[in-house]
Amino acid sequence: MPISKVESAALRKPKNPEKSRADILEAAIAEFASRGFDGARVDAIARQTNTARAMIYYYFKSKEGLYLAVLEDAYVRIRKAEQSLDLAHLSPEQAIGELVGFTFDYYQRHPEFVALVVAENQAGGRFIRKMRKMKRQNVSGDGVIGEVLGRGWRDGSFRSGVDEIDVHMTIAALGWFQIANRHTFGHLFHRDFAAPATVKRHRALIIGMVQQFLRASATTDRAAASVNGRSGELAESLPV
Amino acid sequence: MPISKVESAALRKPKNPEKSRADILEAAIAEFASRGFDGARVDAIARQTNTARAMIYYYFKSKEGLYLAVLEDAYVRIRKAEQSLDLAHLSPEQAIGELVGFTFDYYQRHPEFVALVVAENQAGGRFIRKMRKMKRQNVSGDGVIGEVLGRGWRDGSFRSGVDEIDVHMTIAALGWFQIANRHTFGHLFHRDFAAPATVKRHRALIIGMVQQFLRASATTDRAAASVNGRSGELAESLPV
Amino acid sequence: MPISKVESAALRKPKNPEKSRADILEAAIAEFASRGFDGARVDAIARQTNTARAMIYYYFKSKEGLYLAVLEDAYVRIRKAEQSLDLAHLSPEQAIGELVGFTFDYYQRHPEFVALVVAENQAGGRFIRKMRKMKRQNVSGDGVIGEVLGRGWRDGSFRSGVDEIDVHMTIAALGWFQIANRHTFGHLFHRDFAAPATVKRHRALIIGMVQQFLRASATTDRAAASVNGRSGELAESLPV
Amino acid sequence: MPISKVESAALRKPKNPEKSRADILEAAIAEFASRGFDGARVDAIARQTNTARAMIYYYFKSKEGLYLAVLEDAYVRIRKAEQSLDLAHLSPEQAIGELVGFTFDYYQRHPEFVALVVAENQAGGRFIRKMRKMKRQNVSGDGVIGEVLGRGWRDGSFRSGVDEIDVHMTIAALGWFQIANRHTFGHLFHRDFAAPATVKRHRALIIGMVQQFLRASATTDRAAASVNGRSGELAESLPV
DNA sequence: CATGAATGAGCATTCATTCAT
DNA sequence: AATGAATGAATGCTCATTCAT
Repeated sequence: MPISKVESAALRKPKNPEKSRADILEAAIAEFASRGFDGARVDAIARQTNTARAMIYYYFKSKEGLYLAVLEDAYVRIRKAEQSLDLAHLSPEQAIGELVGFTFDYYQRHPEFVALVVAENQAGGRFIRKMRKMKRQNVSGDGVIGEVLGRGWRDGSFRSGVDEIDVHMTIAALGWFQIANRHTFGHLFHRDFAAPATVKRHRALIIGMVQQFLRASATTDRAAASVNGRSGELAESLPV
Repeated sequence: MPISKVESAALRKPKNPEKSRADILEAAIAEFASRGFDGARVDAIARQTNTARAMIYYYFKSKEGLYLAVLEDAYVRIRKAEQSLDLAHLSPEQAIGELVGFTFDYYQRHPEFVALVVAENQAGGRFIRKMRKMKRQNVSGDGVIGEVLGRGWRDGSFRSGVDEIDVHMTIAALGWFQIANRHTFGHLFHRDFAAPATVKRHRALIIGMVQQFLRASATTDRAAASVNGRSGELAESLPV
Repeated sequence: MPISKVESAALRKPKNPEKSRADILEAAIAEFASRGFDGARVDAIARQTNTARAMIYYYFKSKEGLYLAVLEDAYVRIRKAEQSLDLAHLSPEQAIGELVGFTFDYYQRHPEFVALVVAENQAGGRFIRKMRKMKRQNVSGDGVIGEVLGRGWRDGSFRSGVDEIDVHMTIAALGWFQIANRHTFGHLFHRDFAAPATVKRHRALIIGMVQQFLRASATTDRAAASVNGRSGELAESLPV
Repeated sequence: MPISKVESAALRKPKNPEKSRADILEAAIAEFASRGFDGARVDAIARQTNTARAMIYYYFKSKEGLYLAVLEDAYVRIRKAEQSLDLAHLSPEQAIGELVGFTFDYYQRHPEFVALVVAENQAGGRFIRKMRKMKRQNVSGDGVIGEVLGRGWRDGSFRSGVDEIDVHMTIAALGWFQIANRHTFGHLFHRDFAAPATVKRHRALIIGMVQQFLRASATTDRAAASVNGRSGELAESLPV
């Protein structure tokens, strides 16, 4: 009876598997980001996707499997974004400014990335350790920061004696805090970290702070014509 | 046999309410810090305290009540610690260095404080909002940072045009990241953030960064010793 | 071996949602009837059904949800039973006797209905108030009692001046007591209310009592065959 | 040190034991009546009495012990009330009317008695069976009903062939229902059983019903000048 | 007498996961 | 590929009861 078969087929979801998987992943990002691993509910993800809970297990094997996919995806996305950065045509100081700005902007526009990394750290990093492949890709010597710092050292515009990864950390730290701690800090100091004026001021503050720190000391200083504004979407990012 | 009698009495039911409460609180700090609110298990806390689960409800009404007590206690402790700071006899630049160092050290020595604040932010700050009393105490006008900045502005050693709370945020951010994100960042960059040499280097780096940023540039700012106080916006130093 | 396969399949997971739901409901009726809402144990119901406790929540959301389904079902059942009554071919006096007898019998055969209603009253009726739909269905103008009384009034066989719902209450009350209070009353007066002879005697007693009460007195009422209907106040017969 | 001793004595509750016990009992009556045995909370009783929970165990040994005391007390009270009835000077019909009225009134004024008996029946009467003494006192041959019926039979005003305890049951049943089932019945039929007009009508209805039933049949009937009103507090009661 | 502290068993409910279809 | 039904192991919390003072 082809008719009844068609009917039952029509009653079921006509989705294609790729979309199903992607839908689940998207819902899972939001859920894990806003609730952490423990707080996240598999059922909540299923409900948002309008599929049965079992599908999650079908595609991702377990809650942990799903979480891992989410985490990996988060890092892949930021890596992709940073690849669009083109700093070669900028002076070292301009380039570092661009980099700080990009990092700041990425965290601002992707608080779910921040939240996921926070969650992973709260979990003691026990999941990220299971994602071997990622390691090398992030600490690659072809790091943009290293390249920029190298240029600055060579042309004498940057101070020496600082570690590349330390600088990286510094840039991440300064952009991170306002997102990660917005609720407590905002509450204690009556600040709305999402207010456009505040965001803009912080962006400039942070960029200036890093630039000034890297700038070669006063005596050796050259006319530091730093244009830091450009307020674009470009610059490298700093996976955390 | 008086000794055995004392022993058995001591082993059986200490009946020491203050100690019981304090024990539970201490165990709860560890549990909530390492697992967050959702991940924390009331039973785990009880087991560590060697008391019945019911005692937790006797003293704290609910898991949330306990969490609130823990959170409040965490802020009280850091507030107390900062009160031991004596910066009056130091130059503004020295004082700000001391402050940054203290903040850095506190986070290093009290990762549970960092973890608790992280957990609270992950919870969207929904608990801290229930602790009204704290607000004002943290944003007291007698903020240490404000005092130091004021001195620096007045004697011309600090640049003007920066917001007190923004500086506060900067100091916190730079000390925070290494603790809060040690697992992911450490894993991605193969860094052990707990290594004494690394800690020492970071400490110096951060202190220098803030000092250099605040330092008035030789040519311009030194003369412009102005009163920068957009009053009413002063803030204390450490809590996040 | 197809047989063993069928057997094991049948023994393991019947996967019969309707039966599962019905089983739970049936077990719940017994549990709530014999122990009341507070005394009833969700676990006891699950154990009797040979399913996991979670199934109860799957089908009924909560203990309260299950209780509500039980209560509603109890009223539905008695309503159905009374619909099988055919009083049209009987004289008013015979009809009222039939009605009293039916009520009496129903309580006798369904002590769980009595127990459930007792439980609900002990709960202050806080659950039944959540079942809006039922109200109107029970107080329908097509109440059997109203119809019989009307006939009796019209042909002068029944006394006037009595309220339909009051009569209803009287009938219910007389059948109710022996079931509802059998333990205390039976104990205090050394009576076994379940003894067939006693049941039979009570049945006759109650029927006679109501009939005699409604009977128009020889001298007065017989002539006053009036339409007594304070319309809008009619009521069905049994539910309590 | 007498002073400190006096002080500590002053800090403690200066209550006398009898009052403490009585207070607990009173609070327990309300608690058990409104919530049943399972639903009642020992803590709720303690809180209402402003004493420690332990006192309840000191005076009554256990929750069950307290419940038993409450139940026994309830029966003692109604027994006392019924002893104030003086029916000797009334005609049998008047006397029976008085009796029915008293029973009705007692239930109306002491819904907690009704509730307690309901609770006990819900518990399957498992507690009342532990109170041996009571039995005989309630089924005493000196029952008031028996005496009134006897007089009515002897003077020909009452029908014969009815059992004393059955009549007793009937009277109780008719007064009981409105209290015991007020929530469900009231809800289903939109009746407020507490409305003064309704209570008054029911009282008269019930009295009339019992009187008419007992009245010797029309042929043997004498001028039944029944004054049933008197609406007092007198007449025997019917423990349930 | 009286109290506050302490306990252990139990209870309603949730949740990640699996199975049959 | 997809679903609804089913499960078992927690989980936060309550409550009657006891103990030390």
